[in-house]
Amino acid sequence: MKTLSKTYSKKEKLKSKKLIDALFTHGQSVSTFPLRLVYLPTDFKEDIIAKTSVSVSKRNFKSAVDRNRIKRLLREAYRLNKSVYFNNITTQYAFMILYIGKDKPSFVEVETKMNTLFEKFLNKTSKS
RNA sequence: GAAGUAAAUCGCCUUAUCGCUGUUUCGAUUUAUCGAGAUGGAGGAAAGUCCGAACACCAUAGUGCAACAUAGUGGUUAGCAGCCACCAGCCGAGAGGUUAGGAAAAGUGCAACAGAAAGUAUGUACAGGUAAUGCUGUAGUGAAACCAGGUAAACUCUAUGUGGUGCAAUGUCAUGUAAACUAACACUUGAGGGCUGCACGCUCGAUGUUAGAGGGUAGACAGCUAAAGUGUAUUGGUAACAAUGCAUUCAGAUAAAUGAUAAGGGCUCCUUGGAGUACAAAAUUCGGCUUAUAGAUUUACUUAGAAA
Repeated sequence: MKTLSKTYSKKEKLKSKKLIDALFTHGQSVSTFPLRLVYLPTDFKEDIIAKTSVSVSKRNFKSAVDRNRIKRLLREAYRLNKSVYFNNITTQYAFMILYIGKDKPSFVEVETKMNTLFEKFLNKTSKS
């Protein structure tokens, strides 16, 4: 298996509305405040491990600028660290990362939380 | 210089590493993907969605009523409720600011305080007059007292204008099994639907046969960015603006790109190190308006009082 690069291109984004609906109705979740990960094992035609999307509630952040900023931080933290998370995984997954906090975070906070979040996820999936 | 008035402009920068997205060139092959290079990638308000248009569809947009909008005069424009000039009212010492600035002799309504009373009222004092009576005058209140006036961001009247729905419009393609849709023919003369809030009017229309064809998949492509473009100069015009010449191509994403991190530098404030660096992110496209904005710059003009 080739090592994953630090890219996050169109293919790796979760886009289909159908899939997102399925994710929220059938998916399971783990959370580490202020993050929550919803996941569902899925089959893709493309040769990738995961399709991922991020979301920030409009209720907690009224300004579009703030929402954009947080989404970019989430994406960046995911992009830089996903090669670590997916080294030993063979199943394909759909992911949705939600930001459920109410304060604007810094990048370091997001990154450490993201790491603990995916550790939790790996523990949970390997047990079952 | 200080205080102010008006107009205009800018609204953080650089480097490194790792990324996102459009276009294009080259090279691979699995023929729609990958790799490499080049190059473009948020705003002055992109915002609110308040006006005006372009564009698309619905009867090429019908008639009447209702409803809504506008309101000094002239100009400007594709158009506007915008903008410019002038006049008038009001505010300011001034530079200037500001105004829903048509009509009160068509009618209805409303009116603080004062006052007996703002109209189906006539009190008090004095005077006059009568058979008798607010019958008449004066005083008093008030902006206004059977004589009218004020108010139309009150109804109303006048003049002018307005069809509806919005790019999730709309068109094409792929997939392709219906009772939904389309066309033709036949039969029903009318339940119901569409066109605007209502009425008229127009139109489709229950069933059967044949043919086409599809619900869903918020699939793909077009619409989608070269335009009432932008910059600049000259000419005309008090100005808004117009004409002409030259130069230039400047985001097109779609659960939605335009970034993240690190280092350094600007600028502002307190003091030797910190803090702050606003408001706010395209979503079919333009022209306006309104609102939010840390801070910085330029130009023109004014200065009564106070201080020097």
